[in-house]
Amino acid sequence: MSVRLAETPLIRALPLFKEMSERSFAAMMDVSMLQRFPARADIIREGELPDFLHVVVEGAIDLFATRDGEETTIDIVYPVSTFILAAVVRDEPQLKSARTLVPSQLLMVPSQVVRDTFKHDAAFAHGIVAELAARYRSVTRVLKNDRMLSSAERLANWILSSARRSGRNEFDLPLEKRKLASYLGMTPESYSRGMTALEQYGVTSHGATITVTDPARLMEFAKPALAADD
Amino acid sequence: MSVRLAETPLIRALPLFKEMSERSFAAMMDVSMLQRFPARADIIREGELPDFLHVVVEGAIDLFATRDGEETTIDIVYPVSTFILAAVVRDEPQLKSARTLVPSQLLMVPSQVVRDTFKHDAAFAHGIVAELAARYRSVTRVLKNDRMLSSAERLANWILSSARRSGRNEFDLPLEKRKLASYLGMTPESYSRGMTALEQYGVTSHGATITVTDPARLMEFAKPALAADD
DNA sequence: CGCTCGTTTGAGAGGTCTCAATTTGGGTGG
DNA sequence: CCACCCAAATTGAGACCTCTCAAACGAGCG
Repeated sequence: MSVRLAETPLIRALPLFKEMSERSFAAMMDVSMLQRFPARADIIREGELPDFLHVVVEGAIDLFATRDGEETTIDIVYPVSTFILAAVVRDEPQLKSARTLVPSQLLMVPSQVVRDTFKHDAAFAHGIVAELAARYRSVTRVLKNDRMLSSAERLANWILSSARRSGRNEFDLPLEKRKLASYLGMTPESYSRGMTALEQYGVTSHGATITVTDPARLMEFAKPALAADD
Repeated sequence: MSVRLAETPLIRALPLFKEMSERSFAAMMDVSMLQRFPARADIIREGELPDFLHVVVEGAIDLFATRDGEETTIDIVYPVSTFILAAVVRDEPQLKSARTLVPSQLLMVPSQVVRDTFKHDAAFAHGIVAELAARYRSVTRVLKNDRMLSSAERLANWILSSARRSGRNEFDLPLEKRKLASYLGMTPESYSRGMTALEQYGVTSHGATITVTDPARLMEFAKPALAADD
C-alpha cells in the first residue's frame, strides 16, 4: 500500500510533483500505489465516487462515457497526465469511465490525500491547477471540433496533429481505428469513408500506417485554426 | 485601476476569495477593477492572450467559439463563476470569446497577479482548483450530451434542469431562444421543431414561458442520467 | 488452416441543417 | 396610444451528412 522507495525519483520528476515539499511528497507516496494493469483493464466506472487520483506513468488510458450500452471516447491520456482530477478535487461522481488501451502503469493517490495536500502545499496546488487547466482546455477543443467541423475535417486535423507530433509525414496509428473513430466522434464506418475522402487531399493509408503526401493541401482542407493552439 | 473599498466585502464573500489571506486579497483588489458592461458587449476574443481573469459578479456571459463567421456557444456563466480561468492559469491563448448577454458587472483581476498569488496563497489556490474543476465538469457534460443525445433529448434535459433549478414546473427562458439553441448545439430551427416534438411529452411553451405539464413523462423521454449529476 | 474480430464497402434511413417564406413580438417614434 | 419596423421565431421543402444494418474482406492467432 505504498510506493517503493526505489521508484519515487521517477515520480518526483513529474511536473505535478516536482515542486511540492519533500515532506508532503514522502507522506503522499507512503499511502499511494504504483500499479501495473494489462491492456483493456477497467480502471474506474462512471458514476462512482473517486477513491484515487490516477496518474498515467506508462501506457495509455481511454476515458469514455456510456449510455444505453453505447460508448463514446471523451479523451485519451498518455504519460504523464492524470485522470478524473476534477472529480477527486470536488469529491463528486466521476463523469467518465476509464480503461487501459495498452499495458499501463498507474500511480494511484488516495483522493482524500490529494485534497488534504493541496490545501496546505501551495506548490502541489500549483501543479494540480496546471494539470486541471490543461485537461479542461483539451475537452474544450474536442467540443469545438465536434460542433464546428465535419467528421472528415476532424479526422484531417487529427492526422495533422499526429504528424506534427511525430515530426514526420508518416506515422502509425497508436490505437484501434474504432477507438480513434469514437474519439473523433464518429462511427468506424464514417472513419473509413472519411479516410477514403482524404485521399484526394494528400493522405494515404496502408494498414495502421498513415502518410501525409501533401501537407499543404491537407491543411487547406482541414483549416486547422482550432486544433493548432495547444 | 483598483476596486473601491466599499465594494470589497461583496467580493470577499465569493467562494473563490473567501479563504485567502487578508494580505493577498487586499493586494489583489488594489490592482483589480470592478466594471459594468451593457448587454451584448464584447469582453474578450478567442485567440488572444488573457490579460485578466474575469469574475461574473452580476449578469450573464456568453462564451462562444467562432469559425467561418459561425458561432457556437460553449458555455453560459452566471454569478459567481469565473471565465477563461484555464487560459489565465496557463498563460495561453483563449479558446473562446466572451460577451455579455445582459448588463453585467465583472471583476477583472490581472492575469499575472492571479498566477503570482496562487503560487503563494494555498487557500486561493484551493479556490481556483475548485472553480476550475467545476468548469471542467461542465464542458464535459456538454460534450457527453452532444455525443450521445439527440437534439430533442438535449432540449428535454435542459428543460428538466431548468425546472428543477427554479423549483417549479413553469419558468421563463433566461436568454434568447437562438442562444439557447446554440448552447444546446443546434440551429434555431431545430430548437423550434424540437419544442413542438416535446409537446407530446408534456411540455408547453408560450412565448418565453415553458411549462412542464407532465414531468414524469418528460423524464422518461429525456433519460436524464447524464445531466443529473451536478 | 480456419476462426475471430476488426475493417471496409454497400445500400438505405434518419436526423439535422440550409435556404426561403411567413408569422410573431417587442421597441420606437409619431 | 397606436402604427410601424425590425429582429426573432416558426414553418416548409429539400439537401446533406452521418448513422444503421448487412455483407464481404482481411489480418492475426490458435
